[in-house]
Amino acid sequence: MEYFIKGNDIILKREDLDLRQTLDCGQAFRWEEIPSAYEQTFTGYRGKMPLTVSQDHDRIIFHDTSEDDLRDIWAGYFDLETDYSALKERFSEDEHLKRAIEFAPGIRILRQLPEETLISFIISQNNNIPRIKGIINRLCEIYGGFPEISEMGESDEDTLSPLRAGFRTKYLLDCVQKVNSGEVSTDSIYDMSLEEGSEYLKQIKGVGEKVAKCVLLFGYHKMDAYPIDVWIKRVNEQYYPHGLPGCIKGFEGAAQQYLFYYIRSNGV
DNA sequence: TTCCAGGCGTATC
DNA sequence: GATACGCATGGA
Repeated sequence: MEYFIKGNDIILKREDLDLRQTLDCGQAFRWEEIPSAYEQTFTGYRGKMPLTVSQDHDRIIFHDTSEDDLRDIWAGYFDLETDYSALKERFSEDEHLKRAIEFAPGIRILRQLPEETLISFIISQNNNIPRIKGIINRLCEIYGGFPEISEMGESDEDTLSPLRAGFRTKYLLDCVQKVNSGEVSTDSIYDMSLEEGSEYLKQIKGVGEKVAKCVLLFGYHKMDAYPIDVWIKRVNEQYYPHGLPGCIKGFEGAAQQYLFYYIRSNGV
């Protein structure tokens, strides 16, 4: 990976990455765009690790970050080693995907922390994105950053009541209990197939097919996961009544995210 | 006031 | 296995 250092910034050139499209397309909930002298600047977290990152054209600027953290943490997080150009070329065989990719060519699938993704998408069910962000922000205020599930062992209805998460609180508590008891091992899922991982995660109350697929895609980078929410359900009905196009095979999750962002922005 | 939001658990057939 | 319904909360 080529980059150069200027003061406290590490700068790299990267096509196929648009911060706004990637960080604000509904896969992550803890990034906020802030005013700056750059075209875009976002501040956010991976777990408890903060980052401020900017973009001007194809220049990505990591602020106040060490080279070690860039290589060990953020390059993976932003999936910088994956060739999205090749992926998009394949996807463009399909007219609907071609249009979605032209609309937002800078979406990438982040590699988020599995437990952060699991908690976040349990909260996401039957909920809207601004409110999901609010609940997660309040969770992070309680724990001084996004908690490891092991840190939540003492939590109960009362300690989580400030979240105002509604009926999802009991699902969070079941998740905490099962992970901390070892009944669910989040590490073991890396080695599972899509269907194995999905069935395994669905042991947790509040984790159904859709949430499981989101966790597998955004937390474990299982790119063949294709989470079907209310929006993608409309996509399938309108665009793909006879099945998904063959050109997305193996990377259904990335295709899903281009389609999700497009349809939410433009309608079916 | 009613409807909806990156769904899921439960009951019922 | 399919379908209907309730669910906490808050914004439109």
